[in-house]
Amino acid sequence: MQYKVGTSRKEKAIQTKNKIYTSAEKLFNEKGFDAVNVDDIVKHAGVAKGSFYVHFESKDFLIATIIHDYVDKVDIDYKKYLKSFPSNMPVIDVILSLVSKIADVITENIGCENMSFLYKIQIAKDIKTNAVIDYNRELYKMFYDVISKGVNQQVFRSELNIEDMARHFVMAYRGLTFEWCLRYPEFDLKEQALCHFKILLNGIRRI
Amino acid sequence: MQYKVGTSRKEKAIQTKNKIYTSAEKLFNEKGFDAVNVDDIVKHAGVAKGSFYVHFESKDFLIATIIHDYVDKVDIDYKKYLKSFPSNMPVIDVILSLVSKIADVITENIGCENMSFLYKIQIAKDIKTNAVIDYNRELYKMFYDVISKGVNQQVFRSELNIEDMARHFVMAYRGLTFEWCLRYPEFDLKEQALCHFKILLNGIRRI
Amino acid sequence: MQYKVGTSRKEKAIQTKNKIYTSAEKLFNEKGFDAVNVDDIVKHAGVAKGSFYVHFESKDFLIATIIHDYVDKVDIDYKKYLKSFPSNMPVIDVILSLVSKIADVITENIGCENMSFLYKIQIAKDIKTNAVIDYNRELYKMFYDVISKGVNQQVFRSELNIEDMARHFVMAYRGLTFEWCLRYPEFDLKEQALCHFKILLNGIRRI
Amino acid sequence: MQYKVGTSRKEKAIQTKNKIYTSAEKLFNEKGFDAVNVDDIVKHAGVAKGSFYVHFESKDFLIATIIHDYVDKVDIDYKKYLKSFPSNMPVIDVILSLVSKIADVITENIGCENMSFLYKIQIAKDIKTNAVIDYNRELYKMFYDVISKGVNQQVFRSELNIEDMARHFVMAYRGLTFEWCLRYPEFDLKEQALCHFKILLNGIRRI
DNA sequence: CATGAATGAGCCTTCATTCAT
DNA sequence: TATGAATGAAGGCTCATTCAT
Repeated sequence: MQYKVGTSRKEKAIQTKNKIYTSAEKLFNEKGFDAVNVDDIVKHAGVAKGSFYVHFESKDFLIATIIHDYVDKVDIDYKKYLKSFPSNMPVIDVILSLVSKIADVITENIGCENMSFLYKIQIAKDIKTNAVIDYNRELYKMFYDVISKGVNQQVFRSELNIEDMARHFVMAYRGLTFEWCLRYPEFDLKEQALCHFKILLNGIRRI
Repeated sequence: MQYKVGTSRKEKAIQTKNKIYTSAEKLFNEKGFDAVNVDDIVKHAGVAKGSFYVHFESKDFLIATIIHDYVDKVDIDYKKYLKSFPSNMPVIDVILSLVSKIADVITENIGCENMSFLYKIQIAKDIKTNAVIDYNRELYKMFYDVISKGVNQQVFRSELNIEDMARHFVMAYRGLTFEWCLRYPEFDLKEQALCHFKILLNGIRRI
Repeated sequence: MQYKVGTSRKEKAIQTKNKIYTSAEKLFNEKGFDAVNVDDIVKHAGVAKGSFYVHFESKDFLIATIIHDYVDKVDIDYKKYLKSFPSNMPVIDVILSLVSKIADVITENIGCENMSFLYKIQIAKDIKTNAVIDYNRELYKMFYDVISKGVNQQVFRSELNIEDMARHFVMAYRGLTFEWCLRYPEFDLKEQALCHFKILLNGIRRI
Repeated sequence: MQYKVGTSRKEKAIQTKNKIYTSAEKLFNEKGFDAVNVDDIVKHAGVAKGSFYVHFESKDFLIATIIHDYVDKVDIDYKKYLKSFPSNMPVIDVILSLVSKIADVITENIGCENMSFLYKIQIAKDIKTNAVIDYNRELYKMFYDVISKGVNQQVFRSELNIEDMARHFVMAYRGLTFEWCLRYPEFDLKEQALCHFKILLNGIRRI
């Protein structure tokens, strides 16, 4: 009996925390960290100001938490996508499929606002955001694996430095995503990414 | 008593304005718009607070002015570089020379902080910054011209959409520059840019 | 399941109350009333915030309670010491023995922090602390009794106002104790008190 | 012309600062540091809240300033009183005159509230108040000089340690003054002090 | 033009207290 | 009794802007 009662209270507390968190997330994305104050957040969440400080140490701490969660959200395990492809699938097709998949994840799962948010954080170089810089480590690793495979299969030129290549792919994707953020919603990320990577792949292909 | 009667007053006023402007520019770059207040600016400039409002309508107005000037500063007229090359220079070499030149301009003339600043502004989507989005129009135009020439000379594949291609080049360069900002100073922009564009050029070359 | 059925509940409640009380006492002494909040107290006591208000009406009420208890603690019944001396003991010796005893009580039983605390309370003149002013009534009464005896025995001058004299002794002791608080731990209260009272006694002695 | 204008503005600023200072001083004495907020102070001073922070770094800084000034105010140069007496005036009379003078200074110049304030500060042992502990150094020196003279003239017993004696006098006066603060205004400081010191002097007199 | 004191709305944070479980 | 989430008034401090000199 105690258990259920306890759970109920804890659940309500979690709900309150979530209300505050999501309100803050939404407002920060809309207006930026500095333009949103704690009053805005609690008003939007429909709770008292004091409740904010029950659940979060400070506004800065909440910001840091949100940032951290963003990084985790963006840093998807792309390897599982990689493994879902048949092993005999041509490397070029694998990469293009992944490029397509990444575009889907970014456009549908993450969204333009969140990506903008992430770029804002990355470039801000605050104390809070040191951990953010490697947020797309997974992306890098995935590109590394598949390029490596392509080199082994003699699809790509053997003189390439695979690490460099993987990094160039990441950079290229960032350039595309940044543009997408700026030109949203006119810019079609998937289409442009595919086009861009076809050129890149063409550029490293063994002739 | 004044050294140069007539001009002296006006010159002093301009000096004051410049002191405020450059102080603000420096501090904004170092700490961001919100972390710098008018007091910081005037203290750094060594003038009185009131003088700020003699020369600038408001803090926001000064920010808008600075941003506008940044755009002008970054948006260099690359065409003059283009024209400096001999007309019979291979298109590939022209592009690589330009890529190299752009890296020089960015690393030496603009600098990491200023570029970060610009990215920050772009992604911020404030009212003040609407004009910023097209800041590298010139870069785009240059790439357009030279790719166009390459297509005409049948160096590049004819089925390419030149506009798209130029935009892809701009995006690629932004991806590289963003990475440079993040990994400054370890990341060698020129070297990486040349490597990256060799792949891209290889990718669009007629075989 | 409870070790002692029946008493266990009440005892636990008393334990909780005591934990809160002693935690509060400790923290108030260390940091002062205003610098300690209910959260600090319950955290230190290892109980929930709500428990505080189960046992104490309010923070102010707890403070008042603690102060009251302090007064009782400090206001020791010195008469029992007085009675422990042989009736034929010279008055001067009685007083000096008592002065010595008081120093022991203050240094060993009460302590520097508690005395400081008491002075702080006295001088604060809050509503809560009106009862504190007469905290050393017992000290006064003891001095009164023994000086009175000394006058009757013609050890002290007969023209003295005994009430005044007793009050002067109390004041002298307060001056000494205050100094002890300020110069703790270098200042030797007992030694200084004995020295001081020898002078005072010498000053009122019949020649 | 500039000079007068400048002076006028500076004077007004000083006036504002003084208004804030005296208001704070008054309110702090009446209610204590914690019970008075910046709003109270500026309302009493008749200025805007922002003006407070134009003239004082923080509330704590103002408190520290006030404390420091108190110390200076209390630490009167008693030596000039000492010198004003004829050199052949009996030492006992000199001391009693000084005791009387001190009572006048305390009751008339400093006042009960300020003395309470000082005791509060002394016993608080905050970081701010380390400098306060020796506030009555002058008092000590004066007693030292005059007791020394009395010993030389063989008015006081030669076996006395003059330093100790001076400290005892200071402590005695503090005990008296503390009592005066507590029992204000019924307690007659001058009368009681004279009575007290007559005993003390009698106690150290050569017989 | 230059100055800098004055302004007051606005922000982040604290904390004693309540109350449903 | 015990718990701890929720409350909201209050406080210290910031800062863009104004204006008299």
